[in-house]
Amino acid sequence: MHFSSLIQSIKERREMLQVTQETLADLSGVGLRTLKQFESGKGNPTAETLTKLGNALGLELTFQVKTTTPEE
Amino acid sequence: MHFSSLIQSIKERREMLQVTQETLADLSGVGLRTLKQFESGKGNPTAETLTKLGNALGLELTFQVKTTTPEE
DNA sequence: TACAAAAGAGCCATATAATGCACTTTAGTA
DNA sequence: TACTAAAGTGCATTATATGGCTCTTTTGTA
Repeated sequence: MHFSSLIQSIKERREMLQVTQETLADLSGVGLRTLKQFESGKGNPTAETLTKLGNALGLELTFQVKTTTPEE
Repeated sequence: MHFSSLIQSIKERREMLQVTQETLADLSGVGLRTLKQFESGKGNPTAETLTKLGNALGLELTFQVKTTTPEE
């Protein structure tokens, strides 16, 4: 199973803020190895890891209702 | 670390659809033990587990930008 | 209250996530 | 092209998530 959309969110946000993986690892408290693995699509991170990364970047991990036909 | 908001999303959605933990476990392919642990706030599920549960319930795991002052 | 279904918890084995360290690869730049 | 910072990978260890089985607790209802 891949999590491209989650990965992209983190990656885009991190790059937008011009933060290196190393800095994000420090800021978030997640191991650098773990972050590298996640961003390169290798991992299956835990909710805690995702939450920590999100917190450091101002992102919140949520469940959104899937809508086939966009509301509005 | 607790994930009350994620837990609530799953729990509410499951109950709204009147699906038992056992059925959801079957539908999602997640072990019953794992689901029970998650819903009772004990676990630290992996992205895969969360995604499987979400899929079965029509929920998508996403990162949302945290806004202190709602954009609108 | 008695019963049954659903939910929660203990125990345990297996799989794998997290992490550090060292090394390789890639990308940007003088 | 040579150099450097950032990103990606292999390996090994430790911690823990998963999931089955069984038992207990909770909840809803006749």
